[in-house]
Amino acid sequence: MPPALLSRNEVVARVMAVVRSQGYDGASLAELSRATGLGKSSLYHHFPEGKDDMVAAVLDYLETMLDATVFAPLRAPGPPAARVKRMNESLLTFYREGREACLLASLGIGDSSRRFHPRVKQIFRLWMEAIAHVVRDRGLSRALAQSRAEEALVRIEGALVLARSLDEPAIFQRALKALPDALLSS
Amino acid sequence: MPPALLSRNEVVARVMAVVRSQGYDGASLAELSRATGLGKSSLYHHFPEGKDDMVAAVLDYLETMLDATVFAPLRAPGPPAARVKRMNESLLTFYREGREACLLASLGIGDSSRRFHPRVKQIFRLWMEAIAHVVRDRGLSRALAQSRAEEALVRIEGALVLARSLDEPAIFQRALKALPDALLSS
DNA sequence: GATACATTGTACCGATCGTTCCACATCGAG
DNA sequence: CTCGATGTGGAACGATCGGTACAATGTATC
Repeated sequence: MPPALLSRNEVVARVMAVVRSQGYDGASLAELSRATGLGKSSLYHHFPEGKDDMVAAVLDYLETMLDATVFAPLRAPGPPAARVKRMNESLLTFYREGREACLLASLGIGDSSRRFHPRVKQIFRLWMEAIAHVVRDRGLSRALAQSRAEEALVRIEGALVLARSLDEPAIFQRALKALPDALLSS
Repeated sequence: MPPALLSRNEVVARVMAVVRSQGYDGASLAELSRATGLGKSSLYHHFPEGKDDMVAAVLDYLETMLDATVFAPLRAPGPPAARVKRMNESLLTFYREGREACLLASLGIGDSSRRFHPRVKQIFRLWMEAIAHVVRDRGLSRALAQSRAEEALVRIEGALVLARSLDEPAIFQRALKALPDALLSS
C-alpha cells in the first residue's frame, strides 16, 4: 500500500459527514466517492459489502469517537460539573455549534433504519449510561440519574433538530448551557 | 370526477405517512403510488410538478392540521393548563404515542431540505408562537414565554428522536406529561 | 347519442442508483 | 527479477429513479 492520501479513519469520517447531512438514501456512492476522493471500486475494496459496510464502519467510528470525547470524560474522576462541561465542549465542536445534524437521528429515517437500529440504540444507551453516571456521582438516586440523563439526551437531540430547522444554532448552545444545572441541581 | 376512492386530503395524508417515515429521498414514486393506490400518471395529474409538488401539499396539509388540532387550542380562551393538555392529546395521537417520526425533522435531511426549509421553518415558528401565547396568558413575561416555548419544542422533537431510537415510546409520553408544569409553573 | 373533460393504464425516456468485473499499477518478499 | 498481495481506474451491469407521452377510459352535460 502506498502512503494513502487518506487513512481509513479519515475516509470513514468523510463518509460520516455525507451520511449525517444527506441521510442513508441521500448518500449516493457518487457523492461518497467525491467526498472521499476514492473511486467507486476503491470504496468497494475497503468496504466489500458496499454502502451498508461503510455505514457500519461509520457507526463504529462514531462510537469510538464519542467514547473518547464524551463518555470517557463523563466517567472520569473529578467534579461532576467539570465533567459535564467537558462533554459540552466536545458536543459543541462535533455538532459545529448546532449547525450540524446528528448522525444517529439521520439514520433513524428510511428503510435503512431498520438495519442499523440496533447499533444506534446501543450508542444512545451508552451515552445515557455515561450521563447517568455523572449524575449519580453528584449524589443523586439511581432513578433520578436515569431520568435526568434521558432528559439531557432529549434536549440535545431536540435542540439540534430545532436549531437547524430555525437557522438558530443559538438554540443548541442554550440547551447545552442549561445542561449542567438541569443534570446536577439538587 | 367520479366519486374518487380517496379524497385529495386522504391522498396527501398517505403521502405524508410515507415521507415522514422514509424521508424525501426514500419516498419513491413507486412507493407513493402503492401507498395511495394511484398510478404514477394519476399522481402527476394531481401534482403536476411531481414529488416536490406532493411534498409541498403535504406541508400545507400539515400546517392546516396542526393549526386545527394544536395551534388553535393553544390560542383558544380557557385555563392555560387545559389548553396545553389539549395540545398534548393531539400530539399523542398524531405521533402515535411516540412511535411515529416528525415530518418536519425528516424533511430536514438531505438536499431536499434546502428546498422545503422555509416552509418547515415557518411551521415551527407558528408552533412556537402558539405555545408562547399560552405561556403569556399564564401571566409570564414575553421573554420567558419565548424561551419556554423553545424548550417545549426542543423536548417534543428530542423525545421523538430518542423514543424511536430506543424503542421506548414512553420517553415521548413522559416528555409530554412534563410539559404543562415546565411551561406554566411560576 | 355526441361532445367535452377529467382521470387512468401502458409504455417509455434518459439519468442515476448500487454493484460487479477486470485490466493495470504499485508495492514488499523471495 | 519474479511473484503474489494490495489497491486503483474505468467501463459496464441490471434495476430503479423521477418524469413524460399518449391512447383509452370513464363521467357529466348538452
